[in-house]
Amino acid sequence: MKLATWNVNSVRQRLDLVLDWLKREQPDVLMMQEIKCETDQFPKAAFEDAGYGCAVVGQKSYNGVATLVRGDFSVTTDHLPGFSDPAARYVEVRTQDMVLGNLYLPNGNSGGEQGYATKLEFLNALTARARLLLAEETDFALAGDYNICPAPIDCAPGALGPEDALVRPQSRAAYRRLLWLGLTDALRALHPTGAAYTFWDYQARTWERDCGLRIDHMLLSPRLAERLQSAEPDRNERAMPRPSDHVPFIVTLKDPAKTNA
DNA sequence: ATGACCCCCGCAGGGGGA
Repeated sequence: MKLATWNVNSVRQRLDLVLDWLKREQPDVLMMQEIKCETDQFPKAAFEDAGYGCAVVGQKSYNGVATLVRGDFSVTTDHLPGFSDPAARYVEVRTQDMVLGNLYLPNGNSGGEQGYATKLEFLNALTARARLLLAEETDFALAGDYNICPAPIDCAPGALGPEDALVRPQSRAAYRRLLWLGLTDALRALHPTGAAYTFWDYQARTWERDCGLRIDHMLLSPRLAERLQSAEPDRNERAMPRPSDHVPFIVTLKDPAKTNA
């Protein structure tokens, strides 16, 4: 099974790029963030023609998430329970006996201290969601743009200042609290060391200098983690004409193990 | 140099992003 997450930075600007990528990569699921359109403006027909069903939570101008799924699925929630902000930042589906949460965390650098507090509130609600799914023994993945560099290796030297909301100790501690529940960071499970950036700012030629960040992540519940086969950012997409500033992050899982009881 | 990129709305330039 092939799962991907991609902050596309406007699905309407990136439609042809995403369709080409889907045709080439053939994922079973693509979780997109920052679609930047209202739900009824989402180019649903184009994705359906490509063989995908769509779970869309949009809003005007900003934010917005959409999950593309091949085959049967249902939407389990169109918002993150326990997070009161109305921004379109979470959609969750059930497919192939697993729950897939698609999330776009607040950046936390705008809106002053309240803006940063909202980021931590989202992380608290996400942690509660993970705890609930673990208690139910549901297999699940939580994927998307976390807007957190979990460790120093995930931020290129000089890319961000020490006070930036993406690297602040409280942001990193909140990310670790998710892991401590028993979740697995798919990228680091297979690539414990080294840079694995998923984002390069449009400004200051950061792509040419490989001055990037790892901020797009997929966390796996225990049984899914046992099936983990590969986890790779698709750097090719950053070199395309008119790219998103984020690249797709692709995770493949082995088929569920046959019962050997 | 109040620079520099890109997208949004909507028609000028301000907000947001990371």
